[in-house]
Amino acid sequence: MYKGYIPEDKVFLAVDCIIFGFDDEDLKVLLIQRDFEPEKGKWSLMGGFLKQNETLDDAASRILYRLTGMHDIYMEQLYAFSEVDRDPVARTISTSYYAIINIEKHNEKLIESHNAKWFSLSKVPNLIFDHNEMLDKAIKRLRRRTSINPIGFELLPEKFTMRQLQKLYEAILDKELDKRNFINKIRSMDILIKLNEKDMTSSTKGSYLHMFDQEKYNQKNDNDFYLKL
Amino acid sequence: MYKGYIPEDKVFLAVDCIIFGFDDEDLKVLLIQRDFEPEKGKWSLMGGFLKQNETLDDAASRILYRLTGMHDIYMEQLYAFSEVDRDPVARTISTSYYAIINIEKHNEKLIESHNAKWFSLSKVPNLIFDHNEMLDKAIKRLRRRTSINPIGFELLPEKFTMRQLQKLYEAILDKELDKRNFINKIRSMDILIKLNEKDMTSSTKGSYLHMFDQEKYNQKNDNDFYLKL
DNA sequence: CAAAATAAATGTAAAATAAACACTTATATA
DNA sequence: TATATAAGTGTTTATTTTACATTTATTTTG
Repeated sequence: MYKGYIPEDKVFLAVDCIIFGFDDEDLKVLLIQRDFEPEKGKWSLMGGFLKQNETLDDAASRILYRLTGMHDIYMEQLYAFSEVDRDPVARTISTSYYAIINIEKHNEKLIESHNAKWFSLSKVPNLIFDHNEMLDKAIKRLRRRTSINPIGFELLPEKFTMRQLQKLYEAILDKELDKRNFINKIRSMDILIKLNEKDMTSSTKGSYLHMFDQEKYNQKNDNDFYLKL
Repeated sequence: MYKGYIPEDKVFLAVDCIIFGFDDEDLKVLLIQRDFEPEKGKWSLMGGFLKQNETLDDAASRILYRLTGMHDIYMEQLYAFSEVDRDPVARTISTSYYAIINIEKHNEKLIESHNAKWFSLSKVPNLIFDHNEMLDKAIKRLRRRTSINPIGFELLPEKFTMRQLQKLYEAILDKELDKRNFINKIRSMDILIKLNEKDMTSSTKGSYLHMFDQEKYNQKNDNDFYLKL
């Protein structure tokens, strides 16, 4: 893609995806290493261009699918970035979306073939263009969203322990939470199913596994229920 | 603008502005009556197309200025609307912005020349395209924003009474507030200057006028201070 | 096989915040 | 001078949030 080939008055429409996952007590983001110019070799968010007959939502889902092989993922439009020189090659407006996915479920091969890698939030390198800004905005939004709607469950395996859930919230909100207060609050939401099954990997005693009760959640969500953490 | 003249693969980039004002105990929105096709005669938000060398923020400010004659107004990007058929004439993606302005300060002539009119939120007509959806989203965002940062002051005259301020918040949040609790809360924020001057139009006793203390507000805002109403 | 080590599970009291509530005051007008 | 109108002001109660420590189940180790 060279400057000479681009009509002067063309504005390109891109979509960039901030893909969050949770693993190993850490909130992570999926980045790709560019194998094309400009900025070849540098890390960036996964992105692409809008097609003629798709919405921005469609484009975001398509891009996410291309990288992870995953469908039906929670995504949310974040912000349209439009600084005139944000992309040095051509005028490009990028609408960013963030997604939260279960890190265990994605397609490893696809990720490898895109030179993609998960980065802990504290270890994110300098990204191309305004992608660091996009990421910052996404983190802020995710935090706010998580303390209102409990979307965080998307980031966990189907069955999880209370400790895992707490670690997830601590990672998202970037602060330590009191174990008892956390459990009481979660219990009061009444959207978890406690299973008669224990995870024995974390301790000798073992800890009960829980599932997210999608049905109860939907019921409550209709009535604007929300959580404050 | 006729379909025949538009290249098939062209995507237009528009910006639409939801302009809020406050008057007469009512939260209002400024709408224009279209004097061109399609949907001539119907009401819509004020909008325009992005220019080659401006950001979306620039475009939103320019559009607001064209209609109201006002500069340096609080504006916030809302959402990019991208349904493929949202505009029947041509594929157009519109990024919406909302603005809040002091209804006394705008330029009446400009507004008249655009066939524009202020509508109370409860009396907004059917708008073209997806503009009602844009407005709904803007109201929700304004409510959330107002209960976090006290941006509402932009909607009042420079000097205002506590009653006016309360009415404004009641209009934005669409619920009645207790007079004493409201005043205590506002006082505790410590961002108002009480003047030695009374407004005598509202009662025989008269009520003290207040001003917003921009300096104190800025100081507090730096430290993530916020308000919950 | 007893002791130690590890993480899980659980409830209550104190503090902070939010909500409910009613009377007095100043002034213009009747 | 009596009345009507909106302004101004604090306290009590209810709710929510925060702080905090001990017991339990099981495996590992000595």
